[in-house]
Amino acid sequence: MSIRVLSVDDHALLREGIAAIINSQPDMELVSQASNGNEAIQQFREHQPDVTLMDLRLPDLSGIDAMIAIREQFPEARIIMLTTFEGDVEIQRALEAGARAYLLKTTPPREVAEVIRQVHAGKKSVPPEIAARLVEHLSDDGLTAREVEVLQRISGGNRNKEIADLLCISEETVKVHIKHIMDKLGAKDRTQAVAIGVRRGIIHL
Amino acid sequence: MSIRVLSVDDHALLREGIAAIINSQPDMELVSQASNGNEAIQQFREHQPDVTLMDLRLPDLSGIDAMIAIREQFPEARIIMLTTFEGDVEIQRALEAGARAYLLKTTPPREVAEVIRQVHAGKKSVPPEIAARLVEHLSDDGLTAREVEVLQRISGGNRNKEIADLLCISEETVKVHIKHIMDKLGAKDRTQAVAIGVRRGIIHL
DNA sequence: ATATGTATACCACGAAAGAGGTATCTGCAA
DNA sequence: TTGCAGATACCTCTTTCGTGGTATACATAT
Repeated sequence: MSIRVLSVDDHALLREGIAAIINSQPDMELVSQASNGNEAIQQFREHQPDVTLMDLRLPDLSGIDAMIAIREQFPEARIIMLTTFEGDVEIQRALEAGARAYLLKTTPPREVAEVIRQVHAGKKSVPPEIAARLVEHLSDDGLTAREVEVLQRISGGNRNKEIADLLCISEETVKVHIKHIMDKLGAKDRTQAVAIGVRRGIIHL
Repeated sequence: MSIRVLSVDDHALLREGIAAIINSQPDMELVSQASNGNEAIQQFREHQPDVTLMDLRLPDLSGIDAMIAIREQFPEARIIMLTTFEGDVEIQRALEAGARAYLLKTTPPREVAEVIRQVHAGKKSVPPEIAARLVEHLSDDGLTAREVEVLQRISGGNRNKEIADLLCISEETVKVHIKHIMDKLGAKDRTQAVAIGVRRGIIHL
């Protein structure tokens, strides 16, 4: 009985590469592919693969959201995140949301196949460079939802008064949020806070 | 006589996909691969392929710099930039530096093969969505080297006085540069200038 | 020879931003 | 129920930012 794999990525060429790898493994079979999140959810439901390779960045919804949607209906779903290097916050969210492994697109094909086997066998796998990136900020406490919202507005060039009006709060409260944001991220000013937020995957431009 | 292709990308899985495509075309042959810029230069010199597929983001030097290095020795080199969606400034730099085509990694395999044939035949090719992104800022005049330098410092959270000291100029001059940066990018403040600069590929975090 | 673009510098002014403190009102967890 | 974290609000004060104008020096292109 071979391992049934679903591949989700908007890069057609990369799916082609995965297909080549999977089909060259005698113990694996590629049952379907998807190029966006909603298609992924649909294909999963239809084929119920043993292992799913999922990109983090998809055109419609994020790979994490697609994974969450799938795992609501199929809590046993074994999903591997396969992406380029992302911010630690995204990695952490993916693992917290139940990803069984985190693979980089630079990973050699042999290793990819090996991790698929491990995940299929119930193991988890996170490469050392990813783990290292995670522990860097392990003790940090993350931004609150409100703080992320404010940071997003800052990146759009909004001044404090504008943010206050948009969120229907006082400008003083906005200042408090920004102070907390800068403290938590270790930023010297609002601009660096945005830069760090983007690098760490807390906000997107 | 088949078209001899070199593939340059740090994503092993993507190279695998390209290899599958190329080798399934009767009129093409993959002569070599590279996973970084310096390797690309070396492999090009060794094999002198008809067409090169080059990623924009590589671990060592940028795909554009690798292309420039190659075209210094081989001005006839036909190089296709194959990347995810990037900022218009990077696209423009690539085309100005002599790229014959610009392909997205989402492009269907058939089209990739077709563009390789076109480029081999001496044609140029830029997909409409890329062209559209380019014309958006065609009339803008770009930032000067000095302005980019200042913008980079701003993204690092440096205040004007610090930037002045770093560049050994007066704080007033820094202010003038920042004013020009904001005007050119259409930014409301320094923070949005950084956000736009990153989105458009003018600076990197 | 004369524009044009780039980088440089200084001044003055008002508008934001950032630091500090204190305080209230939630909801949730121990 | 007591405590804690999060969101809210108001105050003061200093620093930085952003805008305006003017000007010089240098290189290049016309």
